[in-house]
Amino acid sequence: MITKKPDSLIYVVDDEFAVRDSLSLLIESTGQAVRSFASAEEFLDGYDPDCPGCLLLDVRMPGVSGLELQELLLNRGISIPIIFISGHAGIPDTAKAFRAGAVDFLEKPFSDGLLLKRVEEAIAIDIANREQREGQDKIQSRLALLTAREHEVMAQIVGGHSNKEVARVMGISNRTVEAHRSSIMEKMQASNLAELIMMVTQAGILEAKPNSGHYPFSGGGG
Amino acid sequence: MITKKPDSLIYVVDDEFAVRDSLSLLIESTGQAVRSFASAEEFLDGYDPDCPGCLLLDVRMPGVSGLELQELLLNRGISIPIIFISGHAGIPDTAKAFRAGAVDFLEKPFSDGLLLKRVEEAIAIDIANREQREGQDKIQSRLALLTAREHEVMAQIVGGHSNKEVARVMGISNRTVEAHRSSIMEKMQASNLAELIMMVTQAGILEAKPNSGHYPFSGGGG
DNA sequence: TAGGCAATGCGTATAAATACCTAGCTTGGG
DNA sequence: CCCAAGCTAGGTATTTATACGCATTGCCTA
Repeated sequence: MITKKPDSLIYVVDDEFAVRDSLSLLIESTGQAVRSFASAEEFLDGYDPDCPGCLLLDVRMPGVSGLELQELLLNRGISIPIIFISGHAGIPDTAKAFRAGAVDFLEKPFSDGLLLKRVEEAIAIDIANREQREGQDKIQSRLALLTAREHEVMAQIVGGHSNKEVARVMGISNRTVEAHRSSIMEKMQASNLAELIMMVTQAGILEAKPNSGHYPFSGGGG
Repeated sequence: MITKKPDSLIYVVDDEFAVRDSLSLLIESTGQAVRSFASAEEFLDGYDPDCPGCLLLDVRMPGVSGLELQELLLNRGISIPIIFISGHAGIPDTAKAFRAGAVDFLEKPFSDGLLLKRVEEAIAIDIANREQREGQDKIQSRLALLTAREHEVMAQIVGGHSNKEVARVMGISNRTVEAHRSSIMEKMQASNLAELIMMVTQAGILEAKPNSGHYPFSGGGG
């Protein structure tokens, strides 16, 4: 094909054309693909959930503000890393953005180098998050194949109980537990107890911490 | 005893007496214990690592600033949740604070209710972090009991390999592997393969993400 | 130098898991 | 009404894991 799909996409959302234009030029100079939008609605329409990327988002915009878009994305389960950009924002907005998971908050004017560094960082975060979610989704789809009874048995097994114990607790025969266990291992595509436990643990983290999203950082570095 | 030890401690660090005083009074009115310090150095001296709590920290102070203290605490591995308080701070400082793991950043004047809410939140975070670290420390101390050979064997076992496979890969006898396995289970105080795997997984997370620290949040809520 | 510990190995025995097979019962859908 | 699917259970055989005890070698330390 002629127009090849980029491996990552930077979205720029700002109501001012001049800002979109200069940001686009800056980022495109590094060879990365950019898509610009003048409003939150346009972005939601043009967002490609299948491509890793990050979002450069203006805080103040007519209509849906940047912070409102952030909340909207959270509610929709869209977890693209957001770098806020603002000319004159206050501490409360900044704090709110960060507490809602923003990767960074840059005040204009900022250095080109800093922005590009943050963009790179954000994309790396998104890629890592996507990989993690991909693995979790695969496990979830396997878990969906299990029957209710198999779920019960699996919980016991992962909890460290032997077939005999499971049989006693559930009030069924040893053979029945073995049969369930066998189909569990097959459906989960686990060749070991170890693998099964790893899968359940990974999927369990998904359920326990739905929004840990970003932040594989250690320190400030800014 | 007469002076009972509080279950949590709020540290207030600000160079202005008036600020320390009003914050202390506000927090003490909820029945929580407070310790005030006029400088970063004083705080470092009076900090009790064994008691859960949080830190209300002024950004600008003569000598070591709030942000510098935050970095200092990070470097020393002290992970007390920090709520920054500032009269006139900029976005860059706010962003830096959050990126370094701050729980919140409040601009004066702020409502008493908001502060108290954040303090409660921060303490909950610290307690959760401490519980997690406690568990990990316990596992680490057990791992330290293992010999080098036992570590190798454990890695294989947790990786899902049977004793026979481990024996073949390591070039030793089946019986030797069994002996190692037995002492591993004993030293790790695991009664199951499942428990052993859980422990190693938990400890492994510790090594992989040393600074995920705070942030069990979902959204802004402020 | 003696004792302790780690690593290695063997024997024996029991317990548990796995891999095959078959089969009755129930429930929901074509 | 029958078939598919799920839950149940038994038989048999093999493979693994566990739990005892015992012995040798090498290294480090009291």
